[in-house]
Amino acid sequence: MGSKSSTLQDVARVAGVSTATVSRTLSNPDVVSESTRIRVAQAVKETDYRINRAARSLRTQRAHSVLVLLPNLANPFFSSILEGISRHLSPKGYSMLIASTNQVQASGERLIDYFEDARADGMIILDGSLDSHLVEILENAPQSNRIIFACEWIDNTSFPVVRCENKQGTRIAVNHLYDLGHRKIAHVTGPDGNVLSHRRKSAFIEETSALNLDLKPEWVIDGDFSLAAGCQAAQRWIALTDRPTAVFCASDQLALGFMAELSRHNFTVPDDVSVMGFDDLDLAEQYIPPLTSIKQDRLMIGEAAAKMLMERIAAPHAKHSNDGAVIPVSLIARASTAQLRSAA
Amino acid sequence: MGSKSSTLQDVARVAGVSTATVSRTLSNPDVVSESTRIRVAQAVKETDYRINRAARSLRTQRAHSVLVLLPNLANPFFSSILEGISRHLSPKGYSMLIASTNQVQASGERLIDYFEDARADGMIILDGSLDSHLVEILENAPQSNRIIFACEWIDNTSFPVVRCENKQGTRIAVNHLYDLGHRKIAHVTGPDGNVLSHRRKSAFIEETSALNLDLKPEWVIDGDFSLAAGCQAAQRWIALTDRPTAVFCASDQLALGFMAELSRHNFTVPDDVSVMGFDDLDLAEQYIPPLTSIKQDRLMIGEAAAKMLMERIAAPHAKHSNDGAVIPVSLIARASTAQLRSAA
DNA sequence: CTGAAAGCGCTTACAG
DNA sequence: CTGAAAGCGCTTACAG
Repeated sequence: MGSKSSTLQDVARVAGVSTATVSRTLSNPDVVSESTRIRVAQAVKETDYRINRAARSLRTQRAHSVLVLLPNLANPFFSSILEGISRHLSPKGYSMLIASTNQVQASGERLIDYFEDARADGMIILDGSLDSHLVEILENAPQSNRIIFACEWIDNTSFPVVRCENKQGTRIAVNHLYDLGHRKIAHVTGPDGNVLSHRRKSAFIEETSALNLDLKPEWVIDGDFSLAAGCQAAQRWIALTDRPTAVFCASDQLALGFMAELSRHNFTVPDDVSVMGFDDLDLAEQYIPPLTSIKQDRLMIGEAAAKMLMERIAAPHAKHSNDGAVIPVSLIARASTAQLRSAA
Repeated sequence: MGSKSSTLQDVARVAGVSTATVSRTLSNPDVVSESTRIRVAQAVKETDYRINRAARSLRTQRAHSVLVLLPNLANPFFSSILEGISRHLSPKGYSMLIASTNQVQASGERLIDYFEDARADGMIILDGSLDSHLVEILENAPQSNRIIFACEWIDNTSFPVVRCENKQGTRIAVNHLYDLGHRKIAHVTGPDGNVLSHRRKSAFIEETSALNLDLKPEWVIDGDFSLAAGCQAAQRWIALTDRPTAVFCASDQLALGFMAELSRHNFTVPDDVSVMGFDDLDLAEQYIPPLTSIKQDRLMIGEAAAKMLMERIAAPHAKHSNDGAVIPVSLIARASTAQLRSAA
């Protein structure tokens, strides 16, 4: 059993060179002679050498891994984003560490410790509701330029953020419903205090106003992105005396919950009301009726975030713009929205 | 700007003891005197000391992290399992590394390298379709006793596995439909070659046979756990001349796709056919109609897997049973299944 | 182009 | 109960 892995020493011995030379050959082949390169390659193969990452990390002060912080691991919204991140990281030899805000807090860990104890070289944060005290610590950390936000973000901070076109998506949504003849449009919001909720809600108000639509206060229904909140919002809609003919939900989960609850009360979508969401989850297409939604390319958001972070890790002292990136959205029109029937 | 973190040396200096003593105090407080303990604690606080994990890893040959391998990051099925794993790992100071089989292969990485380059102390593998060559390498690795499977597994290997009661779940499902009066029951399977597919399918055949039900070959429809396969299966069902009155799908995604496609063809669930799934995804409850399913407690599967792995990491040379654990399932009856109407 | 040597920050026998 | 010292496996100025 070759139970213990071989080390640089072993390779050096087999190749008949110093460990320094082996190290150089591996990390910077151009700098050594061709004959050395060949002998080292041969010795590496012979000894089945794998670099010890702990040793390299200790020496270079680089962990070669990145922390991705999710608000909640159990939310399927994030899975494609992780896929996108991993797609960019993995070929570069970087590992992806995952944690959730819940978990971090429950275990008494500190986020900044991921930097301080040399576990991670950078962070991609997908939680825009981080405790402000925590955010302050991150902002003042020496590693603050290796933190970026994706999807969500924190207002009044200088972290770059990769996000989708929230305003534009909302505008497209409202106009889609408008073009179908709807003049009374409701909005179910995300959680209070969330940046996405806020963006989408204010864009909704702007756009309905620009279109000269009536907007009663009770047509803006508080939600929180979840299925359950969608159900509650449907109850609110049902209770209205003057019911909007269309509803734009700030997330697909909201919209699905909304439709499910309507169905339980024998309302039909889109006959009684057109419903649309935001995100275009896989399931939107398979729901009954299929849900009209604003598609966010979550894979692309993940990839863009990883790419931006890697650039910052590679050149920590370069001046980087803090603009981040904005990923386009698109309308996916399906059967949950339809032409307004002429009034009964 | 205390830009560079403090080290054990710093703590030792402040506390007026040796680094050895600081190290001992931190890892094994009982072994030092109380006065030392107090002085060190004070010095740690004063210097805001965090252990450098790379250094510890190099010295102890422990990475203090665990790799979780998913077949595919974008599948929402896994998110709760990750939550469960993290819940157990995080308080113990272990980090969770995530990779997907796709990604690992695409980047030319080798799975075993996670051990060999000291990135991970153990693995939780959620992919029962790993390449057999890869599996062989893992089996023969010196670290093979720190690998466990969860949910899925590989037949004829000795890795322990944490899984749900697949047979029992299937039995419950078939009996639920039987009790509702159904005598012609179809099954949509998971992917060919998958252990779960196989377990559920053979249990389905056994149980229908035990109940003396007729089972035509075309009533067992090949699928692959996905929404899309569910749609195709529905087309197959529609094309049957003698249609089963109930369908047990090997996953919720299959069942949702199945129902969606039926709806497009103007069939109604459960009036025209009762449909049930396996998994009890969050969405099952919100679908229209709400989906009857066999609930797997994925949080618990994750926690159990993490617990089992940590025991093995803590005592690598102890004799561990390779039995794994079986997590109970339960029937969640909802509106997608109903009493068989007396024949038309 | 290459090697000798120092050192990254810990832990752990060993000795007292 | 505590300290001096070695060493985990790398990388990187420095010197040649």
